[in-house]
Amino acid sequence: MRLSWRQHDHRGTGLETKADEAVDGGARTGGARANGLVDHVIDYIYRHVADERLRPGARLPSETKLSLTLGVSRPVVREAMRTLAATGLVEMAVGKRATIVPVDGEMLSRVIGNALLTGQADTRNILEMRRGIEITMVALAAERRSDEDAADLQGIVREMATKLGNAKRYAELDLQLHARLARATGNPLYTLLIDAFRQLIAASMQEGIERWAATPELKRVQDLHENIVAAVVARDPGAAAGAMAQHFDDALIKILAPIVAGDPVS
Amino acid sequence: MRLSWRQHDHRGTGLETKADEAVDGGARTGGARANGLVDHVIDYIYRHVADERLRPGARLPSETKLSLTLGVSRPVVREAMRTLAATGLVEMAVGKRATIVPVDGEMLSRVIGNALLTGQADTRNILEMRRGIEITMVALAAERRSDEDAADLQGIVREMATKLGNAKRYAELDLQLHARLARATGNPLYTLLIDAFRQLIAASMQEGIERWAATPELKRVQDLHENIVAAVVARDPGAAAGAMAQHFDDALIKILAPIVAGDPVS
DNA sequence: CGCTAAATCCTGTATGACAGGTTAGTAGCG
DNA sequence: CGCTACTAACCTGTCATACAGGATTTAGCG
Repeated sequence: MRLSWRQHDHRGTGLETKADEAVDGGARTGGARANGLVDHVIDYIYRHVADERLRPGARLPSETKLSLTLGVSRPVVREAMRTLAATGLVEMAVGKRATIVPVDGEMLSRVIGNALLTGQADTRNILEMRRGIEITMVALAAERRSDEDAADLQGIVREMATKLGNAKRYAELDLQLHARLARATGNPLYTLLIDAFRQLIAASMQEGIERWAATPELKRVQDLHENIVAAVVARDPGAAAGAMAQHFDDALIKILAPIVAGDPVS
Repeated sequence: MRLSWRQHDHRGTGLETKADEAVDGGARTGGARANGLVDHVIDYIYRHVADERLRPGARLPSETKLSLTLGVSRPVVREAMRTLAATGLVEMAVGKRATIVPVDGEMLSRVIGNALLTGQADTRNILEMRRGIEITMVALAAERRSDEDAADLQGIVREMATKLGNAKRYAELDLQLHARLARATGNPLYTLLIDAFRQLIAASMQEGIERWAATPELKRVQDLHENIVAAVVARDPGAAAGAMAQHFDDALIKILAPIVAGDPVS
């Protein structure tokens, strides 16, 4: 068996039995082999979260307690915790025990960001995928929007109409509009993805956005926004998808293309 | 400034200057504040990867060297490394230095898996999103497929036709078909997403898949597969999207629904 | 010049310690 | 008796050192 280290293990407390058992029975939230002790701890925590039905806000056992329970050193527990924090399951803070957190787009954007960073994808790929996802999303939103969704969306476009002169604020509202559409689908994963894209875009073309929101043709952009919301309110998925496609092709692709052209990695 | 620990720092080597500077100037692949030393190390590595244009296969400096360069302890470097490994940037292996790896769907599936695990999303959400993405994807594939793509796809469905009696093999080929379609889009992010979904599905409904592939109506499933490929070969995005939609509605949703119905968290 | 064996490098893990933030319990005050 | 302020216990962030054992490189031998 692989984990023959734990060499100078100074306490033969019998906890190893529990530990070894867990290594084999260890099925992560799916299937997982546990090579090192760290993976072992990760599996244990996953099971703990599943068994106890932990939800955002719930706190994990302290690092010391975990290390005692599992018979591993605290650094090992910490590495496991870091891994879980990196995938967005928990949040670490000094003095406080690790806490389960609501999912957000950050981790997703980090993963995709890695692909960018190492030249395995580029900004065009992201834009293209975002286009497809938002079109699908808005069609879903149109099918399922509640009255509250409709009211909020209309509120946002209405405010946008009054902010045509304020590029920064307009860009903010644009983000809000897309996020609200994601929420209207009733599928939290869309919110997750949209948020991830938002962070990616923000990271790689900050000024591009502002320049876009300062375009003289902003009136047409606003018209498209209004079309999108109108279609969603009318529960017309086809029209909503069409309007969103137009929005992307007309505004985003055209305006952002010059920035992409240069292909600068970072 | 936040990082006032480094309290009993026994070596005043002047490296802190470099370190402190990096904390502020530290823009991760986007924007990042560095609260703890670990984040600091992460930022440094991100910059290193970007500056050196590292690609999959390239090796990072050893942990010891990094700890010396940055004036932090090795555990801190290791925690940073774990974080990067968890987001899929590098791979750690015993005896070998951390290596940049090609992106794959695992990290993405882990993040989404966390949402499942903590009750922030369910299987239906995943299925729904997958449906939308695959439909968009197949339309793109139809627009852009190369002759090689076409040949490969046809090869796969042809083999599928001969494996209607072998559920396990048929399910494998199905996976392969979807992955090949993703590749035909020319957008690596689709490959990433499809792979992530594959792992999620595999994790949460292993037997469901096999049961599906053993359905007596497999002939109709095969017909739909052939329709999809035919449409892609014919470069007909609309038909391809339609066929994929039918594929999902007919086969997946219907067959997988019973499994989802129970709403068991884990 | 090629192959094997030893030296070196590097990761996985453990131990123990301490600074400083958090939390909860307790005691004192109104 | 209830509320507030203080203290003690708990917990995370980080450091230094040490050693087992896999990987790689080097050197020596055939």
